[in-house]
Amino acid sequence: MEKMNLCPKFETAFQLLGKRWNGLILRVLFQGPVRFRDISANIPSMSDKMLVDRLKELEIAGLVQRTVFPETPVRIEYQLTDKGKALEPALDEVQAWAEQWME
Amino acid sequence: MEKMNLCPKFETAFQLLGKRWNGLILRVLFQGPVRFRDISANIPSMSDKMLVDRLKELEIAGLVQRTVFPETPVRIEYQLTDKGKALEPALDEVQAWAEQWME
DNA sequence: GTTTGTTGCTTACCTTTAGTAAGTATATTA
DNA sequence: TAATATACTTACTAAAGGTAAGCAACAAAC
Repeated sequence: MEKMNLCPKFETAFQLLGKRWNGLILRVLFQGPVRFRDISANIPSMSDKMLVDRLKELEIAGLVQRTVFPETPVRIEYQLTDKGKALEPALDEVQAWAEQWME
Repeated sequence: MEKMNLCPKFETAFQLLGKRWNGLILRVLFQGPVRFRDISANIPSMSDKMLVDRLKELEIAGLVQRTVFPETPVRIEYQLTDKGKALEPALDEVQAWAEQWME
């Protein structure tokens, strides 16, 4: 078989996107800036702890920006960066595949 | 925030695609029928055990077909089903994103 | 006729990650 | 005073991932 050149970018990307919950979290974020409870309400099977962990990872990876509004109670908004927004076509393709082929 | 309808197909799809190694394995399978060692040689950081586990899952999910040729030593070929092949546009989009935005 | 090689796995073991349930700090409302 | 809300933490257990070795079936080499 022909030896293909390994693509570390693709591998890294898939380890990020492929990590459980990240696809679903990103899909919620495509709606625009949202708050912690908005995300968790849309993904009821995910625990708060997982959401905290994933949002931190996505922020470090540069896909998500976190903004604090020092009101009471505190309001925190999560929104996609340009890098995060650029993922929309890819996730749309996954969704199209899921609708056609799953079940 | 507007309540979005949960999409279990999308969730299931992403739990499958998002699971570690699956994206990379599928990318190798897009080349055509391949053998166990072809895949493992292309993904050197993955252990045999993980590859066995993932190929079984992908077969059960209907994305991969396994064919045994009873030669000596035995030859086993893995290839994508139509459902598996239909994923190519989605993975291409992920790859395009990775090349533009990673690092 | 015992060793070596090849293939596609298993098995045992240990570590890392995921998941569950409860709790925290801050402040407003009843 | 107690309840409510937000966005997390913490402690714990279960599940998944990762490592290294071994296995069964032959064939060919020595």
